[in-house]
Amino acid sequence: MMTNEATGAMDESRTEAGTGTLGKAIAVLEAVVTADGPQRFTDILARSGQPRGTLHRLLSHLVEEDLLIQRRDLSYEPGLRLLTLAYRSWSANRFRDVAEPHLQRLHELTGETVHLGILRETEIVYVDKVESRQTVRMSSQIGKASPAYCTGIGKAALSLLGQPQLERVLARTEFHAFTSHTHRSAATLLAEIEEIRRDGHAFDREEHEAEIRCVAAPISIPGGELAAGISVTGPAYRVTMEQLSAWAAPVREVARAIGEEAVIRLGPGRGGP
Amino acid sequence: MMTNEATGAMDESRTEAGTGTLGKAIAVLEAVVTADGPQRFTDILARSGQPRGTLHRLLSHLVEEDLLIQRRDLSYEPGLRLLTLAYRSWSANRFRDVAEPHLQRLHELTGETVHLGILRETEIVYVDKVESRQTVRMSSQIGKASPAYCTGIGKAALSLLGQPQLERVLARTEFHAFTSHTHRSAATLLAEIEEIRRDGHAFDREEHEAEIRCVAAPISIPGGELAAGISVTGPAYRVTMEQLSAWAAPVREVARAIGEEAVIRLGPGRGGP
DNA sequence: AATCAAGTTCCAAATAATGGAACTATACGA
DNA sequence: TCGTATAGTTCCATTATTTGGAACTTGATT
Repeated sequence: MMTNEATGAMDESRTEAGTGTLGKAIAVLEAVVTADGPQRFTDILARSGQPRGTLHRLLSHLVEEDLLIQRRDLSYEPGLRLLTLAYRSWSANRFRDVAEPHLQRLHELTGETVHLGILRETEIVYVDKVESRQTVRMSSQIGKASPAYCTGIGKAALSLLGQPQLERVLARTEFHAFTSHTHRSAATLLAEIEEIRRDGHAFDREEHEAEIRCVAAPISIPGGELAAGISVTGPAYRVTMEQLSAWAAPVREVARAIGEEAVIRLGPGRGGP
Repeated sequence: MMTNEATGAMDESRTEAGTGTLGKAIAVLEAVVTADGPQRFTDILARSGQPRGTLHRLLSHLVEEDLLIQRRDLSYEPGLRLLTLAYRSWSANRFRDVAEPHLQRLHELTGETVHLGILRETEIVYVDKVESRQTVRMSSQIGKASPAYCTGIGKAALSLLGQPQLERVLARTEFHAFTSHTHRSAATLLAEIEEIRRDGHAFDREEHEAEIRCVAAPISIPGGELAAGISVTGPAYRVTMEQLSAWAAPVREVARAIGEEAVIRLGPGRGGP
């Protein structure tokens, strides 16, 4: 018989080894943080692929920094330092700060959930959210990453990229069929991105989650060369495609307003090359 | 004349240099994350106290890991990786998961804001929060750290520590007088902690913020040797000390229930020495 | 008591970090 | 326009840390 959770963890995707000393440490940290329960030394050994001696030292350092906690039964869990660091970086995020009242405004107009997300590699990271009734909890999605190719904000953000950069991202994208509407290859996605560039807005037609639709518009963040976007999301039974189409114009308008205010308040950074 | 923000940053508290390679990297990360705006190389140089060459390399590594972003104008900002890591560690936090329905229950009983916090060194880190009307935003406090000596949960958690451990924490505490009710030295605090140990609950009598009171009770987290607590908080005009005293019993009861369920569901870890 | 698995420690070789100083690029002022 | 100050970057010999296989300790199980 094997250990309680070891059997299930055997074939899980290994966290790819980061380069450099810091990279390795963060990779190990991520391996522990992305696992669902406390991880024993052997679990992490399998997930991280590091040699025993090396891993042991890395873990001690992470514990020393309170990025991990070691329990009395020797298993490792995320420490509190991560939460504190994230709190500070989130609450001091100037772009989010600029966007917030606009998101509020859009929520009041539509009555549905409004998201703000930033593109990071092939994923969209949700940075803020406004909704009326907190179904689960308000913050439950902040920091969450979803694939870009099957979400409204993701596709909107992708539409901001130059063609070579876009193709590089799509080459690294794995097209997982979440629903029957999910894009299955780069070909159809590229065609849709053409449309998004023309229209200035993107739809998620139940591509990531069944019964969930949204309309989104892109925003480029000045100074950081970042691609972002906002969306209005709702359940399919309540939000028809006609409704979403009607919201497209205000969503574009709010996105434009955020972008404009961001340029003024955050500065465009030094110009191009 | 000096740089825009350099003058103000000169006398700011320097992030104390972490030990080891990872420690230094995280210390630099923290220096950037705790600053309020984008930090230029020279700003970080002053804040971190690292030599130029070393700092430059550390920053490149942090940018490589997407823990920091470098803007086009060369200044540094927190990257998205931190938020994603924190999201995962928060949403997978089993203790929070156990506590959540209990917090909800306590909120329904009192109608006021309920907090869950964990002691970390001399500070309380807020890990969860339940409130009805999101005045600012629900998640705005998650990950926030406040001094233990002047908050309800903080004092409750301190009361769980053994005397030598407690004295070590207090020795490192700086007693800042936030209001006229704030403890000014370890002496009065120690006396109050005696009472808290006896009563099983703690009050914050406008010690951290004026016009804000709370009643709290301690919980010890099994397996991790952590001290935690919950509290019910409200504005002084609405929540009298009599009201708080009346809530003390239910707060203790909910804390007990969380602790009990945590032992069952999370396991006590291997026993003491 | 013997066996096995999990976790920890050890240490010489390989690698990365260190940090002062020289260098380059950009902004500023005359 | 040309110097001059300031900010940011690169260099490299020295020093410290990391590396990782293997031996060792611990503690549970039979």
